[in-house]
Amino acid sequence: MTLTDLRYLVALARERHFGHAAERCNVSQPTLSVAIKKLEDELAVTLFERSAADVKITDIGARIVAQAEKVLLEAGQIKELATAGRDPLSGPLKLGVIYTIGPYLLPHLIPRVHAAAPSMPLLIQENYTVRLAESLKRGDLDVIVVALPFEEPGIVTQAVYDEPFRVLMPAGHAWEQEASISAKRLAEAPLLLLGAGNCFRDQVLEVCPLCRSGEGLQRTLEGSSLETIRHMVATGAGITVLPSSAADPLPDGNPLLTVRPFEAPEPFRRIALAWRVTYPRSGAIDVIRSAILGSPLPGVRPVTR
Amino acid sequence: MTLTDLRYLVALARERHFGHAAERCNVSQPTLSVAIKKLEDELAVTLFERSAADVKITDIGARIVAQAEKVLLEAGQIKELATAGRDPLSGPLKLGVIYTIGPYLLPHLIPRVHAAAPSMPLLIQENYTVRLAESLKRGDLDVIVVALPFEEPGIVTQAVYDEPFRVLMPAGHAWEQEASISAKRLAEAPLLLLGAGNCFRDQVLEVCPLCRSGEGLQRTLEGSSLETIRHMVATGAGITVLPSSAADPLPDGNPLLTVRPFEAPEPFRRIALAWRVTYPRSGAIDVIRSAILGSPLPGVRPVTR
DNA sequence: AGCAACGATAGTGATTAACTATACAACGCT
DNA sequence: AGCGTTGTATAGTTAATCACTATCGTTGCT
Repeated sequence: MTLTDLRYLVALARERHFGHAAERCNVSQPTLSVAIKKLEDELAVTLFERSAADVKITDIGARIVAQAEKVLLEAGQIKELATAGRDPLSGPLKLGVIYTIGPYLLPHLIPRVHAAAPSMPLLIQENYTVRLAESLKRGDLDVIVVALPFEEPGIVTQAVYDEPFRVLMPAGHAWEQEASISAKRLAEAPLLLLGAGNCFRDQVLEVCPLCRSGEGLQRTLEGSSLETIRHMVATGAGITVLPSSAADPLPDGNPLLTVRPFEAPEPFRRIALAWRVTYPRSGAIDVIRSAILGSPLPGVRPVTR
Repeated sequence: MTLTDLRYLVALARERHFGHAAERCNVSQPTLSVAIKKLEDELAVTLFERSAADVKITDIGARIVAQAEKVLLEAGQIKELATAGRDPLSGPLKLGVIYTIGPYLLPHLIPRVHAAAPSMPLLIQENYTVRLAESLKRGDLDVIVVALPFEEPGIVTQAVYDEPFRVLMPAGHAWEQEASISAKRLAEAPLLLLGAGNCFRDQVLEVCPLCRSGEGLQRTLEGSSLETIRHMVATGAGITVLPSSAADPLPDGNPLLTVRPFEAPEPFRRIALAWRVTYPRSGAIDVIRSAILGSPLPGVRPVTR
């Protein structure tokens, strides 16, 4: 029993004439005859009473035809679903973002994605890189925004932008006089850092290896966020390092904080999109990338590669 | 897209492993791989993300799988319907009976059919032979009980029993003294007859050709029934001829009527079943035939042919 | 009786669906 | 880092199926 057979069946039930039904199905009359006979054999019931005068459907035949129509209707729905789902920009996209990007990127990203793909709602999760990676591989997320390096089997990454680091200090700090800060000198100051698990913490420590050993000068704030650290810096608890997207908007109207760039070579992080190699909605990813690059993130440099 | 493809699809969705799904479908892994790919091409959507680690279903894939399950469920119902309808003794049987048999046969027939085939309710129609024939050919009836001769294209008949005719007269009638009546003498008496269209009327006139011409002696009662005629005979309005099944039960406890057989050769009618050659429920016909022969119809002789 | 209409059957070719064997990709392990 | 393992895709072949044309058989009609 195939869907084609069922189509022949309902056509014959409607036409009550093998020739006409065959014509309507764009097949020859013998084709339809054989198909109906095969169906009858398979079901072991007589569906039609054939005679020269006309074709009569049996009681059981009528019931089976009604059911066949239901099957064909439901089968048609599959094509409808496929057509509706063909657009990569339709249906929700599960997006993951690391903590040190989310608050600065998402307010710009969300309206831009909505404008570009109105029928693609974003389901957003903020988390650590490792958690995002797990969710991505498991299929709980479709695309994630992380900092490089990020190497995972089965995952492809695409760099989107580079973002320089900035030094954030309380207004009136001694370094305020300098136009740029050398990375080495971070070890001299009480440096406020995010807790373990935040990739940005590791990247900062990489910038200033001395900070790792120069204990006492550095304070790790477990379970905290860049925003919390920013407030602590404002109260004079120490200095910190922020990505430009978080640091550069600050001084405007915030008299308690001062931002300074690093001396060249400026340390930076490279932000990338990552998704499963097998993920089929590449169009959706393009939209995300464009929306990120279209967001006003101060200091960032697009990676054109 | 075939039902087989859909079965492969839901199997893969359940197993999330091409090999296992193939095994469950009793096909090879490449068969399943190719079928899924073909489906994806046809629908122009990616249903699964394949990777070495595992097989993930896409959003659209999950929706389509759900729909495919619905289709398969409905398709399964077709087989259920066929199985249920395979029994020729299940489902209603549309039975037609001529007026001159119905009242005498049906009270016996109905309980016997119900006992032999409890799930085959009888939908009964009484009518003239010609009307029954039309309905039978049109499919409004499945089987009819008529008197022979009955020849119709596309209709087969099977004789069931012969039924002798009887003379019915009021008690005290002159012929009461005789053991049997000669058919010729019917023309002498006021003969009450059914209206045109009743085959039994024609058969009686055939028994006694003189009655046709010997006008005045005969009265046609349009729109009447044998039962009405019986009552008229009881009131002395004339005599009549009845089939034995209608006549023989009468004298018991009816002092107003007398029944006499005809002289040999006894005139009789042959009662038969008729159905479309194409009618598939021969088992149902057998049940009807057996039930008729099992009914206590006085005077009838089964036709064993 | 012959004809016309219609469905069934026979025979043939093309498509498809299944198989086995094997290639290819990705991951994990020593 | 190479190698084995696991898992899916591909190649090539065979068998089954589907649909065609041609024709037959039946039935009802003129």
